[in-house]
Amino acid sequence: MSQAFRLKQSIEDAVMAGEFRPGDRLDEASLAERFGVSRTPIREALLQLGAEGFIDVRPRRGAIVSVPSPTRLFEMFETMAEIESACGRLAARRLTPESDAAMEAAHHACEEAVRNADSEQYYADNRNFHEAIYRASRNGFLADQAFALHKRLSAYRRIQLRARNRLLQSLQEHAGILEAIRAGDEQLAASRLHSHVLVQGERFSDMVLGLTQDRSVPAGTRSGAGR
Amino acid sequence: MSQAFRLKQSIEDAVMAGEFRPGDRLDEASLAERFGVSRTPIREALLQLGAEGFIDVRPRRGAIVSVPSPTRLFEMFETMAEIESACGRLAARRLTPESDAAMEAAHHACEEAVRNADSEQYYADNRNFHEAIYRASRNGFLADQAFALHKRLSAYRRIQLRARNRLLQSLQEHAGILEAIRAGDEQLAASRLHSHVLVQGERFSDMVLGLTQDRSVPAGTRSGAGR
DNA sequence: AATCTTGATATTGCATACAATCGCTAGTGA
DNA sequence: TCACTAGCGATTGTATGCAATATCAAGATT
Repeated sequence: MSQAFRLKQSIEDAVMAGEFRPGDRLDEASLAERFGVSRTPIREALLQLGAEGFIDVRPRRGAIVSVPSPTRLFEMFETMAEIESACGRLAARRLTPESDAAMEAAHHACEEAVRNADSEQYYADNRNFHEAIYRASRNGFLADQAFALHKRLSAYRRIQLRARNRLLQSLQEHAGILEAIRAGDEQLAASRLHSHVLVQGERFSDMVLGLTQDRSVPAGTRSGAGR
Repeated sequence: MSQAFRLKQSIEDAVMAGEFRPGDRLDEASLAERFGVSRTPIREALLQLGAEGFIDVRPRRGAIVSVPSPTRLFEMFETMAEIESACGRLAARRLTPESDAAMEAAHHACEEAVRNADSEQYYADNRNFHEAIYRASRNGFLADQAFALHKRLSAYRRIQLRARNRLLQSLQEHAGILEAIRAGDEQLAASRLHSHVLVQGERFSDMVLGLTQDRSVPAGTRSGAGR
């Protein structure tokens, strides 16, 4: 596989691991040195990450880890809520034994993590649970979109899950979602997923708003993201 | 602005104009010659387009205009339907006089195009109408996602709109959608938009299926798209 | 006859070199 | 003291060259 692709993964991982924090500059020379390659594949990786919205590449001004405004972040969570509820609706409509088993297994893993109060493990299992729902939609393209957005938001979601109490509540919501999907109740599955996701976004946004004191809420931000 | 960005636009335009057809090879050397630049910015443009899902860049095997399978195409239309109905739902909830006026204006333009039986004009006005709805959602991120997907599907939509009868029907559906949004009826707006979009997808898929005789419908295609 | 192998050719991937632009600092003037 | 300008250093953008690999065709082998 090409270096550019490997680098793309590595840089993405580094960003998601919090090694580069939002606003940090990703300068080509130091990345090149760090990974022992020339600037060329680094540039290629950065441009791809930029096209996917993970980072901001500003012409002639270098790339930075994108810093979504609180408003933008809320918009992203709201969009995630819409996409996830679409997945849930389709999953309820098209449930197969395989999908069912996959969601069931992921849910059990989440239960286990909660029993152990292992929030880091829950973070991983939670992801699997949601991905199982995406796949259960039996729409590969929609699932891909959901994966991508989930990944973009995971940094923010992780912080949210640290709140102890939230773990149990999240698990209970999962149970409700699973129940609705199994019952074939599209509406209920959609609405439960919607609030499950949106609540996280709202809580997180509240947190951010509280921290930054930024209540300006500019309407049409358009930080070179999803294009 | 950097050449790579300009080239990205140019290549995208060329693809959308049908100059390069699905499956065509986009080889770096000839593109470089055509645009009078070196291969470097061409590569950068191609990689970005690849990350956005417009083309397929296969390591060591060059880039081709992506050829979504009929199944994939249907999945894309279904996803578009879900996203658009989300926009409609939010638009109904958050309607402002400005958004209303914008949709109204776009709708009138569509009417005019239908009166003149100008399908090429309708194609453009239709796009504006839909984009007005995206914006009316007052969720900039969701709107961006909708723009991007709309753009990716426009080639296929255009063919669809050639069908004469479809123009008038489309316009009538628009009227119904607008009415529902204005009434603040989220459910109705969402469901009308959903079928408006999905019907196009179904018709198109039928057409493609009829043409290609490909009824295999592979389930998990995952053509390096939305990641 | 069909398949596999082998080699030549073309194309991609990466490194390096150079050009262009941006940001920063120091110096000048008000 | 502050604002503004000019020049320098640093960083990005593009071109070119070389290495690596895929593709294709022709020949060998079964």
